[in-house]
Amino acid sequence: MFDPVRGQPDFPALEASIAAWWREQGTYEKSLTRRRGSERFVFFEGPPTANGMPHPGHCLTRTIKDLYPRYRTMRGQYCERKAGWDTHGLPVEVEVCKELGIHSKSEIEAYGVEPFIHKCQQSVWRYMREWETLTERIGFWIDLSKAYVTYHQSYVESVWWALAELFDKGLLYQGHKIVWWWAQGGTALSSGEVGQGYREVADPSVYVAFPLLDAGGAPTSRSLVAWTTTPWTLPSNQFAAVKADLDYVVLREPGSAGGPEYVVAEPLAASFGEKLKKEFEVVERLPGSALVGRSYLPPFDTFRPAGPPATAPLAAGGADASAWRVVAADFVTTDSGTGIVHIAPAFGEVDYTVLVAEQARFAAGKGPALINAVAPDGTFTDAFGMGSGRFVKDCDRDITRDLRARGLLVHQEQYVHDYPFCWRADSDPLIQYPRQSWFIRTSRFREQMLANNARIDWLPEHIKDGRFGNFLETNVDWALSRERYWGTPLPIWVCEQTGKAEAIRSYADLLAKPGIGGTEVFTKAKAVNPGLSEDLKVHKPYIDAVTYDSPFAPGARMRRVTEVIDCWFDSGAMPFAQWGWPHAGHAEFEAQFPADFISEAIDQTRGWFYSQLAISTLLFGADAEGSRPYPHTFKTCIVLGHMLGEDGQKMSKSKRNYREPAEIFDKYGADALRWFFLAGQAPWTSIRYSERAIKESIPEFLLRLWNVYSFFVIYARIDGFDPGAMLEDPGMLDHADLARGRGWRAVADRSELDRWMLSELNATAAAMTERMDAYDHFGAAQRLSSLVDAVSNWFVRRSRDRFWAAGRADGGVETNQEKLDAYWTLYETLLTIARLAAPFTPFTTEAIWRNLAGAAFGGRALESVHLADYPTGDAALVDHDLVRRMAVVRDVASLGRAARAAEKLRVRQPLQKVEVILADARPDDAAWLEAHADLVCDELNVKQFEVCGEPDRYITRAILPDLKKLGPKLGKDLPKARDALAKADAAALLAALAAHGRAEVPLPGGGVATVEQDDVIVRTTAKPGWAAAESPRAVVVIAKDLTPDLVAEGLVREVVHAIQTERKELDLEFTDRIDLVFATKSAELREALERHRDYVSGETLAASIHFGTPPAAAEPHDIDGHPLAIAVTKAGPAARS
RNA sequence: GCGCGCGUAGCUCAGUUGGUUAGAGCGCCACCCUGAUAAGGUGGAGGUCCCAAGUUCGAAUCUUGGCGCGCGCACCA
Repeated sequence: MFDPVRGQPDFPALEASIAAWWREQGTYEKSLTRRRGSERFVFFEGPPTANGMPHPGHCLTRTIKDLYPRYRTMRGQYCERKAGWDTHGLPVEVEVCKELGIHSKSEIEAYGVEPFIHKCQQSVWRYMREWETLTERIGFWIDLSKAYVTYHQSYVESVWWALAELFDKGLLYQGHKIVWWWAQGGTALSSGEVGQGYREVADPSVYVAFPLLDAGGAPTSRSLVAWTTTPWTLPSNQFAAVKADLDYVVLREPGSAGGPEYVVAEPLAASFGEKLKKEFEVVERLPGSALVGRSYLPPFDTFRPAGPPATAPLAAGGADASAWRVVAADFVTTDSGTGIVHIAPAFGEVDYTVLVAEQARFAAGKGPALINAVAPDGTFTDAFGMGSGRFVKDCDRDITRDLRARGLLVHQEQYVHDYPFCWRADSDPLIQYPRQSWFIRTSRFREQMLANNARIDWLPEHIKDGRFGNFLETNVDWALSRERYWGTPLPIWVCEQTGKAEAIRSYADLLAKPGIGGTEVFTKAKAVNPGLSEDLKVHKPYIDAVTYDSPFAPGARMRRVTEVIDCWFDSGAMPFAQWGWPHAGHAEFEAQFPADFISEAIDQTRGWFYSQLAISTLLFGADAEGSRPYPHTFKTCIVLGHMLGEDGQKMSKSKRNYREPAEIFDKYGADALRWFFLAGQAPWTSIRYSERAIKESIPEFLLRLWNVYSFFVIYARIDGFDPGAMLEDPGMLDHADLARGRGWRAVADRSELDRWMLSELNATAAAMTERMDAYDHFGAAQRLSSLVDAVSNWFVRRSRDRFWAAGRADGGVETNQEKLDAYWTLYETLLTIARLAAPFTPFTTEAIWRNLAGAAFGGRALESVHLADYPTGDAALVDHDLVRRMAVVRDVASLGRAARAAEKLRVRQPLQKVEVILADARPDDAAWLEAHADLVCDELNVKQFEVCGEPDRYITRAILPDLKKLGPKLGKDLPKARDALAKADAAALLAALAAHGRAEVPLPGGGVATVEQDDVIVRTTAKPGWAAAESPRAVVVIAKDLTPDLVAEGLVREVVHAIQTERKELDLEFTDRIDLVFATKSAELREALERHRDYVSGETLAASIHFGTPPAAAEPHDIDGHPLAIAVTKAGPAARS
């Protein structure tokens, strides 16, 4: 027998008990065991970092990540879910630095790399418990016990293998490049990291004069004007660039002959004058090519000796000034500035290319060396005395002040633009800086990455060619190395003598090297501190101590380079590194690659989505030995929108514009949150996280489902409907299994309502399966929601009489078969809905299942809904005609109510008749509808219902073209045809169509259009004067005239209503009988009550009804203008009707 | 600057290949039910589909150009 159900569920408490039960039962493991050997559904967990608190956005990803594996498991696939944690990198180091109150690398070195690394390793797990709690609380089924961890030795060794492969193929190289440099942190960042740190700032924007030199090397009064937003790069100026085929002008203030002259690009001359608020006259006009080769005086003499420009020999013979000379460059534009570009090769990528090109012009070794007045820590070196030892950006003001004092500052303003800051230390601006760095040659694989991408199923689709495709198109080599401490060490050992390098694939490979030494450093540390994790032996500083004999030079040693790698490479290697592949886990890797499904938020386009695709394409792509077919590493990816706070702004802790997930769980429960995410909006829209919206998602689905379930259990217990006693072997509790139940009748034998319910149920299951297979959970959720609405607001509502009828529902001698049918139908419906909804709201559905299947069968049935098969719908049980007709009935009922409301005739007032005119019904629908008159009468409280025989009394018909059909046929004649149809005699036309299936309509401008029956739509409109309501499907007309009999009945129903209210106020049990005393001065009301005495006593369980003088306490009422005093008192013993 | 997405009722959002009366939930107003009851149901009001031009017989939907919001990219010197 079913357990009793609380009418008011406490979802959070319920969920806690379900979660505990899953844990005790090992339900997740059972769901896997059950599917072992089946086709796999491969899911990859993008590793979150556990050293930050989880927030609502993580709840969304975890919900989506849970939904599809659950669904696929129920569909019969085997879906392992291995958790993972991202543990390396800057986020961890920065967190530890904050804790230690330090910032710079020198401070870390002073603290000691070894203890620093220990701190990092501990810090990784700082919020572990919060993450585990969240994961379980939201019902994300994933195996945390076997989680992969990026700092574990086996993981690091897999990454080493990947890097060694790339190194051996020449795809991992060391380059001298201009990189985005985090000076305070002393490391370069990848473009992905840089991109995360852009912020709008106002920088100084300065226009600086570079005086041109005359032939003798002396400054003239004519100056180039260069523009920069980074004044601190001026001391390192090396060239000025112009566009050769662009026109330049020399400007001078009128009447100031001999005064300063400025050279700017002609198209920018006007805006230049406006900025300076000065009128200039053009002294001379010359092409950029005429400027090329001229020498100028740099703004600072940091690196320039006094006197004429120094020259150096050119490769092609002759000599040229080696620096501070005008060069031609194509990248010069007239978008902004002056058309003359200040070139500081140390601090810009294009600037650097200018230097490289110049160096090539000069004789070998004689070309210009890189000028750089800035140290790696971001401070000026002693070469630039004014700023020596100070952070360069802090010197901008002093530099401009100095330029102004020397008359070189032509103009200054503020320039607002986006500038990158360190993504973890957001007050540190990044600078471009020349640096030796390790790169992966990804740009060479652009086409292959695009080919791989083309095969991926992206949701939403536009990601493929939009954001992600664009990102791949503009691919640059991956700046891999980090001059930091806590990360996967770059497994490259270099010969101290020859500089030749080799890559190491595993720790065992390393130990096998000849003359290995230094491993004792870790052993000793471990002896001192036995708790030291073995995994740290592949980390700094221990790994740095390991050296071996060089194969390149006798007697020399091989030492590891100092760098660690970008932690995004770690996560991108996860598809194989999670198994320790290729050193271990062959079977697992082969079975679990590539992923069928992954999902993360949109910020991962250049994070995890990219790192997986890049690594995989390089290692396993078309060019690779043993290449694998695209797509890999994932086939389908749902890209989630970013979550916004309550105010529609970005979520931010400081603004407190969102509720902590824990609060939501405690107040509303995880299923409420999940339903809000899954059914609220398409997953890729940016979701507004709103407590109110979460709360409101409960009644719409969870509570409605629960109420039906609770209704079912209450009456099943009363009527003895106990499937456990009626069905020996529950099987899967499918339709076919239930058919073995005692008293079960074939659907064809059941009432129409039952057949309708099962039709809707099976049609919905089929539609949901189709949606879910297409990864459209939003569409599926909408179907599910309207199914639950159909059960609650039509099936249960229309079946109440059967549930409350006399007789039992246990299949025994006292059984009322109609009632039993209703129970079997609702039981099957609820069981099926529980399964359909299980992936969406796993807790509530489990609670329902455990009672309907679990308690009912005392353990003989499947213990968990998540072990069941997902219902895919049985087409044989779907009666499409019935579904359509029932929709018409519901429409008619709704129109009837609308017509009543318009006439202010409340439903309690019985009416004589309602008539319906169907707009475009199939012929037999009308007959069907008339056969269901009692249903309509009941819903609308009328005596009589019919499909109108003479519709012309009530309505006019208009014939409209079916534009979708006639449009293509008639084209430009369509408006004429529409006019013609509007003017035509509708009745005659309809008759012609009915008779011949087609009709000819003369067009206004001449000509004739042939119209077939299917080309037109008939619209019916109620004529004025009738109480009617219309929809596209039907017009409903109600008889608004009231006879005295009807009025009397209406009065009586008002009285019954008053009595029922009174019963409720007296807190009577619904089986309590009452005694009634009425007193009224209205003869009409008294007569009505007398006449309908039986009805009153039946409805209110009145044992006696008297007229007379009621006790003083009797409630006075006004019944439609008739005074009435009613006394209600409790009568004899209870008895259910 | 370039690119991507979004802009529909007071609020949060749907709207399937262009088609006749643009939908839902919440809120609001009115009503119903009182044997799922601190629930439930029905009806109603409420919309220049951001603006403009274009394509088309027909545009919320397609094109172009604006405006606003969000995000991404980076040769912003």
